[in-house]
Amino acid sequence: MTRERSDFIRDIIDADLKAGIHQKVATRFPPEPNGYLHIGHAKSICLNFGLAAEYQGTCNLRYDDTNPTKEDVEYVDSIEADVRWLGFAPSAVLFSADYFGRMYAWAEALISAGKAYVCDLNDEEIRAYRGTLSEPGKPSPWRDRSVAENLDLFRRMKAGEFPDGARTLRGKIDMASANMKMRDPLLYRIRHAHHHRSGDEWCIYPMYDYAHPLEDAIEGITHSICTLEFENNRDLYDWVMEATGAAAASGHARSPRQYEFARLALDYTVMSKRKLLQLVTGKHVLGWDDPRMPTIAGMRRRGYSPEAIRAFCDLIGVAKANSSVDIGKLEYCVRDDLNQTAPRVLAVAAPLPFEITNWAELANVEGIGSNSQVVLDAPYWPADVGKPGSRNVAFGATVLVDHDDFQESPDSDFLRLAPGRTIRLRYAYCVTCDEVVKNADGSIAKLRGRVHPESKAGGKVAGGQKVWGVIHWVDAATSLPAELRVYDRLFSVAKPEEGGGDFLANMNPNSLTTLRSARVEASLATAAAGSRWQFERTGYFVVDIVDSKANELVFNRIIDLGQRTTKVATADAAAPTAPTAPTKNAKAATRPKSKSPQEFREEARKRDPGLLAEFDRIAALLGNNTHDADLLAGDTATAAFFAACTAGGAAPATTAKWMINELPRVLGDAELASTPIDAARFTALLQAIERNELTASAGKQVLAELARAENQSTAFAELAARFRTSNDAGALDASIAAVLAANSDKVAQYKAGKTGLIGFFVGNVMKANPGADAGAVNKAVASALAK
RNA sequence: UCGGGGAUCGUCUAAUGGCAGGACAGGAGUUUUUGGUACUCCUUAUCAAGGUUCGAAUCCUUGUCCCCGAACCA
Repeated sequence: MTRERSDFIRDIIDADLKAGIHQKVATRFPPEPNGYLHIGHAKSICLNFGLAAEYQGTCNLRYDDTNPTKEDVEYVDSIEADVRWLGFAPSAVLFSADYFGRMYAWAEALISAGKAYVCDLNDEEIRAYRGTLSEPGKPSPWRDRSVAENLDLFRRMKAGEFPDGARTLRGKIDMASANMKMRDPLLYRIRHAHHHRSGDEWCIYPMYDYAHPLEDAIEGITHSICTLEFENNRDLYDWVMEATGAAAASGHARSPRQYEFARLALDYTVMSKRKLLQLVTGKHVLGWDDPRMPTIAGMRRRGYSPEAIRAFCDLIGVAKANSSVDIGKLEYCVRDDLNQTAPRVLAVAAPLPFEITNWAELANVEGIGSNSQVVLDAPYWPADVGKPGSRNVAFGATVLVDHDDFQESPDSDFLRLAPGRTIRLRYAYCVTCDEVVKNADGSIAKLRGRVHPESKAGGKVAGGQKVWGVIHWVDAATSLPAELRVYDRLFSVAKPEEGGGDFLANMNPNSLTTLRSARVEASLATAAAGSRWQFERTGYFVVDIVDSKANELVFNRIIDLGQRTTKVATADAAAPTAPTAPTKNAKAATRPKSKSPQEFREEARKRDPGLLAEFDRIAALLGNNTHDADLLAGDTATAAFFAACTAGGAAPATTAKWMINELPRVLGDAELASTPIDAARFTALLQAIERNELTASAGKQVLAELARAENQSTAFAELAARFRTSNDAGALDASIAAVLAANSDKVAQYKAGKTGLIGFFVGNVMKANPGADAGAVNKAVASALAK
């Protein structure tokens, strides 16, 4: 499959598919219906549904509604609407609540298997028994109840005999686990509450950590993708999967696996549901769909298209590093989309009348009455977009231009209207400003000037005078009044949540500007709610889907055109995005310091005199290299392995080097004992290297082969023969020549100075000659290239 | 008894020991009846120090910094 994107999730799926672990991909998007979806959810939606589409798999929309006290049907409805609006069709729309029966049955099975128990501790006691990050917990006094008693109690919990909080069902795992999530986690709690879907059928509800893996298992999810903060929950996810056998019981050959990616953070906004809710309930915004909100509903009303949002999600990628995306990337995607999809029309935000003094002359030329307007044909699209379509615009004796397009004493970089200047009115005529009429207070009331009839539709001005530019306008008589709502960022700082203060204090007081005296061209009278337009030179606007009416037009500004208007403005934009001082996380500061691996090894030797003696012996053997000795004598298995290799005849220095640098690489997270590599084969490898039968790079490849379980039976000698050092200079030269010939473009680049390419050539030669000495190849390639 | 993750241009993200690539932002220019678009060119990065290797962003060691975890939330 060819695809333009690559990320670690897709890599995992590719590998799973290739290895035959899965034949199909099944994902899910599992929101809790306790709020509106936001752009962060869009990232997850695009990932999960996008994966399903790319791999011809499925993606369910599943409501993770296991907590009746926080959830609501209003949210359920909005979530599905938002997902569909974004352009995705769920393979199925499902509810965790519908699985409560099966989850309950598995809980009873867990109890019967001695893997879960009913605990009578209250919440405070549970917390106390759980221990802390650096101290183990202690077992609940109720941990060893009999299966019969647990079953009885659990059934009575379900039957409603106990009040909220009286008892819980807990997994019997390990109160001393380093992972707090595994210290006998709560599986069920009592909640006498009405559930938006299951009503009053249940008074015990499963916890996320118990419910989620079961939901995935029931639905046959293959890749359960969530955000980074659930990394600690993965062990528990796997425990539930294993302990219940839910996947197999649901008819699925493989258990789902959980993978975590970094959630989206965006500059100049907040993304937590709690804070978003706070904005809504505190009336800091007009609602969940306020166009300034980062919610899907807000962006929809703002005029962002689903395509733009999906493009943004593609643009930012998927990775495991916490990051905060520049809001400019979203704005880029929105503009990029709108440029191709929004027809151009004329609108004036702050009208300034321009009276045409020679209107009679124009009327005569155009052959119309002095009280009517010239009708001009204006294309909806610029030539570079190249789409068909146009509309009529009227041009009368008075036109309205934008206040911003006139300066009485123009700045040096101001390219628009000023007294005495001639300018083109878009799609119409050139006009010259002859007179500025002022109000009593000195403000500008209107402009007066001449139109140049011969300049219609691109014609030159007869006098040959300079035309300063092109500005937008509307006809005074036929244009329509409209309200323009201009939005800016909701927060005035890039990271409103940082700094420890109240994030609300960072709100931008000017995030909404309402322009009530705007005028738009008459053709917009019939513009559909939600339709998007470019008001030329002003920005992109959408007809508000809530407030706009036929004779009371309301437009939301989607985004400006991104014009770098003046030098001053650019300097402003480039100005310090306030180097945000790395704020100290109070929580992190209270975290206890953990031991380094080095300290662990040292302590191991303190406990074990035998290991300490080994350390001294190895250090002496390596010429008092205590650094290496520390690594080799940090645990008994490693020390024994080293001892066995050297006793078997391998040189201590070589053994140390390979054990320290190369062995961990092929081992990965696995323990030495659990791999097919034993001391005998490793020793044989080291000796072959010492005898120059294997080069260093060949040795590494042999080691990698050795580490693969399926090669357990492969004789070392066979591998060694495959990679044996060869000194066939003739073959090598031919191989080098072939590589250079096949990459003549790179050879040219190399000769032009891109010397880093040497590695590319050597790598290719090495692939063809596994036994060659890379050092020699390097020299040979260099000299071949020098010719 | 602390454990689990992470760190690559200003920003986001590629490069599974072999060319540090792309996009956004920024700069310069060309085109343009939008100070838009398009096109061309340019600037800019592997957290630090050691080690292994012919060759390290990638493997090893030590350190630094950041995030997550002790809800009957998800």
